[in-house]
Amino acid sequence: MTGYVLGDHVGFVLRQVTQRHVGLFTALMPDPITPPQWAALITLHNGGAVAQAQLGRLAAMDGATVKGVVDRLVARGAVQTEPDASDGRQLLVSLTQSGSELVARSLGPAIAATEATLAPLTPAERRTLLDLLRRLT
Amino acid sequence: MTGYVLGDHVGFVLRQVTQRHVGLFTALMPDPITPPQWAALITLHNGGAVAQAQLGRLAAMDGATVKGVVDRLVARGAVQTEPDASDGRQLLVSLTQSGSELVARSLGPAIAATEATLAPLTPAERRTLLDLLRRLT
DNA sequence: TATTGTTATACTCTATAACTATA
DNA sequence: TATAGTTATAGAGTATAACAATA
Repeated sequence: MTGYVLGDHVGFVLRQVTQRHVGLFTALMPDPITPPQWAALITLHNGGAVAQAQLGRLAAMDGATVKGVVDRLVARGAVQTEPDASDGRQLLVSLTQSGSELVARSLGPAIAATEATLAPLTPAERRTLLDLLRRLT
Repeated sequence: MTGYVLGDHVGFVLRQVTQRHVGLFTALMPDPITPPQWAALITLHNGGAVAQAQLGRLAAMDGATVKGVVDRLVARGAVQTEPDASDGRQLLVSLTQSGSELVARSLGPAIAATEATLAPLTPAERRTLLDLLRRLT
């Protein structure tokens, strides 16, 4: 007996809550979109075309991760890339028409996934949880 | 403008907090052990030999995931497996001597990783956060 | 037969390191 | 030198299907 109880450690509980949330998100979204893919799509929807590395910073993905996510979204026809004429290092990423339509029909379900995840909590508790989590980023 | 702000949605913030926690965990642990591997090791340390599927339930992993984690821990020499003589379907998993030593020297750092992750919060806030998160599992 | 557990396969996300190209 | 992007490698999580053993 070590006294080390998994459920008392934030890392383990974070993983469990993430498992539940991803399950709800997957079930509710109308297209087979993952949470990181959705973060990229909504960032492009709100901010227009951005360089791939900047997209990664805004959506909390490092270079290798955002590359894979963008590649899969390009293969799906949701985003497109083009070199930045004013900076040869940058690759501009933007939504296609199909990607814009995907975002439009996914906004409601994405909000519903957040609501379903937080369903066990009161509105005040949800605000407290978000405030505390944001201080740990 | 959609009004959909990533930082207001629990899934996105959970992903960011998990990123930070895993970074701290990786930096502090003395061996290259991941959080799921640690969950398996501490479960075996506290509970002794258990069937692989039961280990998965206790450490929050499904059958396919726990198989991969156990395989990597066997390759590392930290755990061993043997058929259960009383139930031919089950594969008993247990710590090796080397695995027990690994757990012994990792307990302090694992606690330090939790402490470092929660460092921005007061003790009362930490209890609140854990309570709220546990209600979302 | 129905249930439980294990195995195999495939896809996605994450991170690090090494490398190339451009500013 | 610093930044952007690509590639390779590794581990983890998830889902599905197929298989074996037991009740």
